[in-house]
Parts: sequence; structure tokens; C-alpha cells
Amino acid sequence: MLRAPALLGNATVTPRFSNPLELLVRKLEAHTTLPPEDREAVLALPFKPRTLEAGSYTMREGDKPERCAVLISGYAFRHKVTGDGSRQIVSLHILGEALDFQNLFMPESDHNVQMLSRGDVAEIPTHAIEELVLSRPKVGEAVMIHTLVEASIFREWTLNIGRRDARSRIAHLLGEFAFRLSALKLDNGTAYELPMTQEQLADATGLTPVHVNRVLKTLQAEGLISRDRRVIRFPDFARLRDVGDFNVRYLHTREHLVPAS
Amino acid sequence: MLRAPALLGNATVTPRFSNPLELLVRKLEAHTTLPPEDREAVLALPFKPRTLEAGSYTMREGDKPERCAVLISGYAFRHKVTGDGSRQIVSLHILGEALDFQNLFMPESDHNVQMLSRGDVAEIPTHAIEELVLSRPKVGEAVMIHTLVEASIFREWTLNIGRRDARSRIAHLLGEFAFRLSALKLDNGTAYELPMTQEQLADATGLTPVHVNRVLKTLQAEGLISRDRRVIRFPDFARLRDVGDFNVRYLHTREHLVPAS
DNA sequence: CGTTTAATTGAAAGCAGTCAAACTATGTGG
DNA sequence: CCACATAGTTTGACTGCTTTCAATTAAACG
Repeated sequence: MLRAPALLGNATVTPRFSNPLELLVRKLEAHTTLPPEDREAVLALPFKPRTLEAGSYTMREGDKPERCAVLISGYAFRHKVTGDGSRQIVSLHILGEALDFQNLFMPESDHNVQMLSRGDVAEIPTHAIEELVLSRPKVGEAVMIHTLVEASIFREWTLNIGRRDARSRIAHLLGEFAFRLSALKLDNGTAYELPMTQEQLADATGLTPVHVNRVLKTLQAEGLISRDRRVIRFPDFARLRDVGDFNVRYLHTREHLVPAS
Repeated sequence: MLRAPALLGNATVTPRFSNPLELLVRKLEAHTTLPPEDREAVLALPFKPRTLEAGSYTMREGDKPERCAVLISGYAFRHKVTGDGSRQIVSLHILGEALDFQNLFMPESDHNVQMLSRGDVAEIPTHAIEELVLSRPKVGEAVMIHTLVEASIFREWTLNIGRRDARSRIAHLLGEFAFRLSALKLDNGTAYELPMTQEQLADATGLTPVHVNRVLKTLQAEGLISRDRRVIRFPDFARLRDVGDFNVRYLHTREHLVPAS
């Protein structure tokens, strides 16, 4: 059975570790195993903990990337803006993810990264990560895989926005978010807090806020989701997944949790 | 001045090298310089030359990637398909590009890669490239940059499809294609052959073939493009770039050819 | 509490899609 | 080299999903 998403009381629920970089190690080891000395080397990376307010930027288009933020708690998103000012969110990020691997070795950023909610990050100097990547093959492989999985998600979003109607587009987004949260194994319920406004949801799906609102109400009327404030519940996650044409392959999780239908 | 795109007599114009992998080296060195021994190591990679017909696949969703094709001549594209069968092209590829770096270290592919035109590829065993990437830091860096630039293009496409209307969406695509071709420095004219049917153009822009046809005719009526068969010319490339809201930053070319306006 | 931000709702307009048919290339076999 | 077959392009009429504009209601915030 595909697990229902975790119940998170709020956007900052975080397992506490002695070293916040253990979250990064855990993420890097999602697809490969690091030798102990590499693990130590990652944990020994210099970093600066920082608490960021919702809306604050960790990266702006045109910036030279000098630090790489790792999300310790809260949510973030990546976006670009057209010449006439409309915004497109190109990905969402949850705790444990590195926000700026996409900028490694790059002289300037081509997009913005912004906090969706209040949260904590660990800022690591870019050059320190680059050194590890180049000197430790297994770390390099793990970072490479992390960025390639992100790229896979970019592709799925292009498909989602280009070829699905508003209803499945939104269902897909909700499904992905729920699934990625559930992969953290923080599950102990069937709901999670969606920390996005309808305007942000619109920017992530290529729709307008007005239409997002209408579709959300439809999904609710159909019994596919239920809402209370910004908390969304999934009474029938399998059905939502169907409506969203959601196939987990693109997330490249180690075990494709095979639904027992 | 932003260079007008190259005139390519047909889709298979190719500078001839003694070793086809020199094209790959050239691509890898677009952003960094490889030490001579690394360059040699890349050129020494085992590969199998192969000529592919338009429409043939080099990779299918679900496949275990065992070889990585490098485009020696011709064009290719990457695409995904929804549950109900509609297709979304997520990127286009021109000669010199590695088609399957996105699958390195991945147990299975999440998308398809298909030839747009007839063309030649050099198929390199995936493990051979992975070994080089892990053992030679500069090669690793170059491959990483190659994939990150691809990821940047994915993001721009999401923006393009999510937030631009049909007219600028198509203009943007044409502009990108022209610009990337021009970066090959094969320029000796102001036109290039667009090797895509209107249906493929539609799949790349999230539109329908019928609408693509109408927009193309509009662009032509406006004097932004001229067509003869599948050859598209740009009488006023700067204006096309404006209509397409085209900003080169996301392509991360070494010298951002600054337009002298 | 007043103020600001976000969510809702209704009515009208429009961009792009759908359906169907005709037309033009391109290609193949006789 | 022509005839037929196939693939791709073009057009028209109509539909409809989504946007736009505007106003109202509800929630979040200091």
C-alpha cells in the first residue's frame, strides 16, 4: 500500500540531531552508501546555522553562488520570473534537501530560491562542497545523483504543466508533495500541512490563483481532499494519485513502494 | 550583436574529426579546461559508432541505462508521456551533446530519448563514463556542469510553458534553438533548418499542432520568421528574441554574447 | 481591533483546443 | 515518370477551459 503522507503539526517539525548535517548525510545516502570516512568528511563541513523567515531568499538570479543552503526545517521553493514579471515555481523543497547543488561549479545562478515557510538552514561554503565532490568519488556520486533526481523532477513538472489539465495538475502536485514527505518516514497520520498559499500553488502549476481556488473546491467536493485552513487531508490517497496521473518512477526512490492495489 | 543562427544545409552537417569523441571533449571544455591527460582519457573511451534513423530511440523510460549516446550529427529530443498518452518534449539536443548524462548512476531511466532526424551517435558504455567521472575530478566537474546546464534548460522550459502565451512560447523555443546552434560557430548565414514537424513543436511547447500552425503563420505575417518547407529564417533575430522573452543567462554560455542593442 | 493578506465568488471575455475536411508534400511501386 | 499512399500542413467553425476583472468574505497579524 502506498503510505498516506505524514502528519506534521507544523512546517518546522524536525528530528533533532546533534549535527544538522546528519540530515544531509541521510539525504546523500538515499541512493548510495558512503564509506565512513566520507560520512565524517561531510559532517565535518563548515557551516553556519541560520533561521530564515518565510519569503526570504537563499539565492537570487544573477548571484554568484558562494554558499549552499541545506534545509534543516521548513519548506523552500525554486522559481524564475519572466520579463513581464510573472512567476513560475519550478520545484519545492522539504527538509534534508540541499537547495543549491544546482549551482555548484556555476559562476552565477539562473534562478531564485526562497523560503516558503519559516525554517532553518545550514549554510555551507560552496567551495567546501565542491572540494569534497571532487576529492571523494562516493560523495561526488551522491551529489550527482541528488542533482539528477532534481532534474528528473523538473522534467516531470514540465510534463505536468504542459500536458495535464488543471485538475490533475494540482492533484499531481499534491501527490508529489505528500509522497516526498511520506518518504521521510515521519508518518503517523494521514494529513500534512500544505504550507502554500493558493497564489503559490498557482505559480507552481502555471495557473491563476482564482482557478486554483476553484479546482481545490472541486477536489474537495469530490472527496479527494479535505481542507481546514492550510491543512490538507487525503481521505483517499490512491484515488488522488490516479487523478494526478502520479507515477513514482521519476522520484527514483530506492524502493518503489509498490502499491498492493 | 547577437549572432544570427547558422546556416545548416541539412541536419547532418558535421565537422569531421578523426575521433568523433573530440566533439564530446569540445562540449566538456565549454565551461572548464581539461588537463591533457583527462582529454586523452575521454578520447580513449570505448564507443560504438551508429547511424540512427529519425524516430529511433536511444533510451526508453524504464530501461536500465547501459550506454550513453553522444550526438555526432543530427538532432534528438527527450520526452515523457502521460498516462493517457499525450507527449511532452522536455528538451532538444544538437550535435556534440551527450544524450544520457541524465541517467548516469541511475538504475533506470524516467524518460525517453529519440532521434528527431537521421543522425550519428557514438555509444559509450555507461560504466566507462562513470569511472572517468569518479576517478578524474576535472572530468567529473565537466560532466556535472553539462548536466547542470541541462537542468537549467529544463527550468526555463517549465517557465516557458507555464507562464508565456503561445506566441512568445514558440518564439522562445525558436530563439533557443537558433542560439544554441549559433554557439557551435558554424555560422555562415542567417537561417537554419528546423528539423521539427509542427506536431513535435506542439509537444515541445505544450500546445496543439493546429495552434502551432496558426501561431507560426502569425509570426510569419509579422515578419519575425520566414519559412520555406521546414527551413526557417530570421529576418530580425533581435525582435524574435524580444517576442520570445529570450534571455541567454540560463544557457550559461562562457561569454554571454552581449547584444550591442 | 484595525489593517493587511489570502480565499471566494460571479460574470464576461479570450486564448487555445477540438473536430473535420481539404490540401500539399514526400515517398514508393509499377 | 505517373498513381497511389502516407505524413504533414492548413483552414474553418465551434466549443470550452482558464483567465480576467471586480467585489466580497475570511483569516492572519501587530
